[in-house]
Amino acid sequence: MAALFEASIQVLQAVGYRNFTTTRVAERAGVSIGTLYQYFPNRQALITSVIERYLDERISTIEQHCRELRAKTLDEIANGFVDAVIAAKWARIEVARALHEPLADVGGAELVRAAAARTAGAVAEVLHSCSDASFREEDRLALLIVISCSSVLQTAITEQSPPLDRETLRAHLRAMICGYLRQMRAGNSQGEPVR
Amino acid sequence: MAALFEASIQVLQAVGYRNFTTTRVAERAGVSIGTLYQYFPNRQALITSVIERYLDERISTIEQHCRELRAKTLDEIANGFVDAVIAAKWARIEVARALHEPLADVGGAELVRAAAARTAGAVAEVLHSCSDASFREEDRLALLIVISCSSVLQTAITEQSPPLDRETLRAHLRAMICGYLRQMRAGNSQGEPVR
DNA sequence: ACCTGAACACCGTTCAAGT
DNA sequence: ACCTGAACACCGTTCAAGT
Repeated sequence: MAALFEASIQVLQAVGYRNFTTTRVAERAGVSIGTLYQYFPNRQALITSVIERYLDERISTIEQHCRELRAKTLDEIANGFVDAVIAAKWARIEVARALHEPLADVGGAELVRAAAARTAGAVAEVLHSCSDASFREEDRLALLIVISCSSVLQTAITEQSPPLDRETLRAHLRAMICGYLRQMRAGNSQGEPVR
Repeated sequence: MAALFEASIQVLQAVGYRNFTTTRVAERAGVSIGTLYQYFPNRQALITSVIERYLDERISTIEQHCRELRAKTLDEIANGFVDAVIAAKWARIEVARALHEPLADVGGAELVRAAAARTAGAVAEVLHSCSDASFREEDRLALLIVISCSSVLQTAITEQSPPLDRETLRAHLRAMICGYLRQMRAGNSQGEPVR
């Protein structure tokens, strides 16, 4: 029921995860507590569904942006991917912040793994199409890039650090991913992943 | 009381944060529930203290390793710092995994910020002493490096992804930090943080 | 079929009573 | 001074009874 999803996010933003109770969600959604339990087997399933919906939306927009990076240069791909991740995160930044706490509680590791794997698929494809460089172990490389960008942003966002504003993060992530890809491109003798 | 710290970690590892109850901790520590509340004002303060102790220990060993990197080259510093973070994390990896869930719940953002800031201080000093490169905005650069390494490792560890074992992470983080520093060193026209 | 809400089990926290 | 544990308020979840 869409009303329960809406109510969940509202309750989460209003009182935080520590006070996120099924009673409050049901009340906010205008249904009885019994009705909530007809749609979700327990509190955890409810919050998991909310997170899944949010992640799916976010990844979809990143995938779209990735398609536009096909056959571009190393620098364009690195910068373009960083921009895509930042845009997707900031599009609903308040929700991203609110969902951080429950994510670790709920079976978050599994959700994050699935989200990272899916995004990495899109990135691996783009890396393969790169016009001015080629890479070994594109899948693993893509996964590390995805995890790096998303976990750094998540940490920076929840820390609320004023010195790390959006444009600072963009500039540094661009340099980081760009520098990383240059180190890892085939033919570079520096920083081989295995010796 | 040391027994309560010990008991907390044991309970956390045995039943997870979802079932981490003050009753269980008191029972495991061999004291009554009332006694627990003489030492800690509430459940949150207890778990926060446990996390603070762990973080302090971990950061101290990283700071030690950093001291040995003074006046070394860019590559040595990048590799040495990555190795130090990985060693510190793996020294008590089961505890690191167990503390991930409560960290997000408790005032984790603040703890993480403080830990990152302290570690970044040590890194900034080492960057300043680098023998073959100099950097602008060392403090900010150091903070980004610290956040990147620790958040990537935390994510990789809690995801339990088999493809991302310790040595893979080491090789990739080395390439990432090394590539990042090269992009950001003074005199490099590529990837300027501000245009 | 779908909804309701009293009832149950359990947890965080307190505080009057013990030593 | 320090410890105890029954008692209270509150939350997740169930299910017999309603519509």
